[in-house]
Amino acid sequence: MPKLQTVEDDSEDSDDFEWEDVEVDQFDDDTPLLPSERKMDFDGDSISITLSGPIVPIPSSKRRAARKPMSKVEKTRRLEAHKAHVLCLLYHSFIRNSWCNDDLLQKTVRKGIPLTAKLVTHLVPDPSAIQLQRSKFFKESLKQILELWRSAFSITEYGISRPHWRDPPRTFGLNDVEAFLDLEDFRSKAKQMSGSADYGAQLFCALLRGMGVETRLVCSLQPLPFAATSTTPVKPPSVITIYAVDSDEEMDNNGNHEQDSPSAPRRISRLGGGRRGRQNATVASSASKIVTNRRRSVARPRHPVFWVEAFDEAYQTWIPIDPMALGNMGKPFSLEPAQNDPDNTLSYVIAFEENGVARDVTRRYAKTYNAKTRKLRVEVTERGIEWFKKAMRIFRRKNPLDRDQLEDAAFIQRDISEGMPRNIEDFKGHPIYVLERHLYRDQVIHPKREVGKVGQNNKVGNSSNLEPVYRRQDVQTVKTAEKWFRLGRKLKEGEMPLKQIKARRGNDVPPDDEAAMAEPSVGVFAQFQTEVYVPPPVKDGRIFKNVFGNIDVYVRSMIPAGAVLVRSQYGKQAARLLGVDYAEAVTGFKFKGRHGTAVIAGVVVAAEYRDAIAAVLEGLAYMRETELEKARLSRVLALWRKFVIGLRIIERVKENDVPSRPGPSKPTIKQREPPAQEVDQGDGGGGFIMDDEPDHPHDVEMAEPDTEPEGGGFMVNEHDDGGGFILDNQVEGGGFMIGDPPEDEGVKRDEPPEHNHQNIPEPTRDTFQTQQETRAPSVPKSVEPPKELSDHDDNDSLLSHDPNEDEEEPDWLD
DNA sequence: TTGACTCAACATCCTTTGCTACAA
DNA sequence: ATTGTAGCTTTGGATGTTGAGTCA
Repeated sequence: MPKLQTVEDDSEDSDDFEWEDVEVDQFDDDTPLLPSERKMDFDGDSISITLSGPIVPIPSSKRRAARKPMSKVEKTRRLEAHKAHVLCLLYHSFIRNSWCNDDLLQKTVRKGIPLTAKLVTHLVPDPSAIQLQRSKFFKESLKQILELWRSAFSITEYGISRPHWRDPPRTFGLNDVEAFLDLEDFRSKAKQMSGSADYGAQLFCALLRGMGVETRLVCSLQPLPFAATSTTPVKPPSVITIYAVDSDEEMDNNGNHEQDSPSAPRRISRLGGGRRGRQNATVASSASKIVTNRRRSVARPRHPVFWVEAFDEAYQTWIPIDPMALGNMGKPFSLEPAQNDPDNTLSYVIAFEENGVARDVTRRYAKTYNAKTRKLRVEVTERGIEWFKKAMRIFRRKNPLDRDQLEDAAFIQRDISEGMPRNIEDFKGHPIYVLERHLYRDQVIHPKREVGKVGQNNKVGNSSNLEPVYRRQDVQTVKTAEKWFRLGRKLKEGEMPLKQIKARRGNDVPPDDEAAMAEPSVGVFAQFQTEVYVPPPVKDGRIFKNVFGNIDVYVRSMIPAGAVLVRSQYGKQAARLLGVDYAEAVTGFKFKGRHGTAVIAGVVVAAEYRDAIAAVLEGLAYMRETELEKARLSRVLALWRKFVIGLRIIERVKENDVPSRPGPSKPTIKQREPPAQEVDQGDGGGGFIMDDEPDHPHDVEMAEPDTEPEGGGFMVNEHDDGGGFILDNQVEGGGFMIGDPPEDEGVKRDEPPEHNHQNIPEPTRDTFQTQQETRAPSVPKSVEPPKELSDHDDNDSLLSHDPNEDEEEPDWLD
């Protein structure tokens, strides 16, 4: 390494140290170190080491400088932003969808289109006509309305477009993006028959609904991506497509627009080069600012964000109609933009029905949903499936209709017909197919059923390069026998490991050890090779113990038959008192220092002693309480004693007081804090014997019960700030602990807060647990990996997860 | 132009039943 | 002399991910 880093060893914040910020480029990377620079100096407190060795050509640092992977914090931030954005967009679409139901709006829109009577009647055909006929009329009418719509509505505003991280600052502000304040605003602008492409699609939806067609408003959500941005720099979107024309001109060109391929504007701008585009952009902005009566025109988007689906009642199918971008009908795949399209991406397509019910219809539009689209959605993130389900729950239909089931079946059909990915990269994380090379260490394909082959760039010609493809469902997660035991399972008899993996041993093996040289490996097994571990049952009240003299209770099923787990730190004491056999229950491990240490959650005893143990625990708790009370009492008495002695001393001092000399004023109970030093130095205080607690002399001298009619001064009430005895809680042995709850006094908290379950003094309903416990058995018969076990949390917010489940305390103990 | 491959730099996971010194 | 417990230390290597560069 040619670079030098000088880092102060600040052990306090070393974790937070921003290594990226260390300035290391003090040397030109291309300049090798001179021999004179390569040395080691020891000078006083500082050691400076300069690297030595042969001067080798230093690789360019460009690679390193350019590389900057996302940090975990950034990843989390992006995922949160993505989720928040998805929710906002869902709500946005929901609102727009509900606006489309407005009668007034529907009438307004209808006035803007020259509809013929025939069109209207054909759109909602006579139900008595034959199926084919009805469907044909319906589609033809839709097509004509679509044509009419495209010539009537002009695009003059920007709608929603794909956002990017690290976007250059937008060249236009919020005022340049279409926005509606409310339904009234939305309604009133409908008369103009112009606006963004999004608005156009929404009005088109309103038009169809107004004509009695069951219509969904479909939105392709454009959220901020959560994945790392692609390395190709993204051009500022849309800027080069802005141009200014008269609205008349726009009308003249309308016909051309219709026939133009949707990519025409982009193609022109590309051919024209950036300069021309930018000039146009300038014209656009200045024109829209200065000439207010001129309407700016915005190029037709290449792909829509909003479109509609009309329900073909005859065939019970939804027909996609894109009224604004492509102007086509029934061609769902055409609506998906290219993966690298900077203006639009297809990741979540949500269809809203008139009644607000929404369904995720992405599969209809995504050509490669499983291979590519899925990777853009939260579903690929941890617990993302649940999150999205939850986000969509409020739009769900209570009782699914037949047509919903038909649609679902069509989506499943789509999954099947999508087929295998055509490149190796897309197999990574594919939900249906898998390649052996992408397996993790703890995964194995079993049985090995090959379902196809894939080659580099899908070149089937060279058979030597072909790689077998397997089904994801045949991928088994494998674990060592020890790991399975931690999940309460043991190997079935005679099972052979499916795979040998390198053992991950601790670093305590000496490097020169012979055994360490030979690569240690360990056999791993799949779940089907294991069965639930049944611990030896209680026999004559005795508990079977392991080699460590305790019992492993990692899951509930590991509590032996006829036994109970007593979850109390005093369980051991109780069992000893009763003289019954017990075993300490190890429920997990804690990593403190270098070693993992067993976590003891209580004891396991025979079930027949349950009541006895409970009674003893209760008795112990009572005894502890009594002891505490006793301790408190003796402390109080000691304090009183001190107090009385103090009073006597004061009495004596007063008797010997010389009247001519001004002594210290009498302290009263109302003078809360007479400065200790002053009292000490008071020269009239002869005979005042200092307490053995020099830090708090005032606890003796401050009160004079004579001034209080009841002779009080011991204000036990913790809310009473005026009390005479205000002692620091930190005073050791100082006595009157007002702030502390009495039951905590004297109880030594020998466990950190996360283990406070061990401090529960009283036996509760949950103190006793048995294998047969019917209440919420969190360990199913077939034990899943813990990941799945914890997939139960439905109550957390849509925007934040429960960040840290306590690993040391198993779920089932809660 | 696309995708496979390699390399490098991180980030994360895995570990899984002490030991010692000292105070009470 | 015995017993109980606070404090120690936090590794470090393997695996997995990501981005850039190269090449076919």
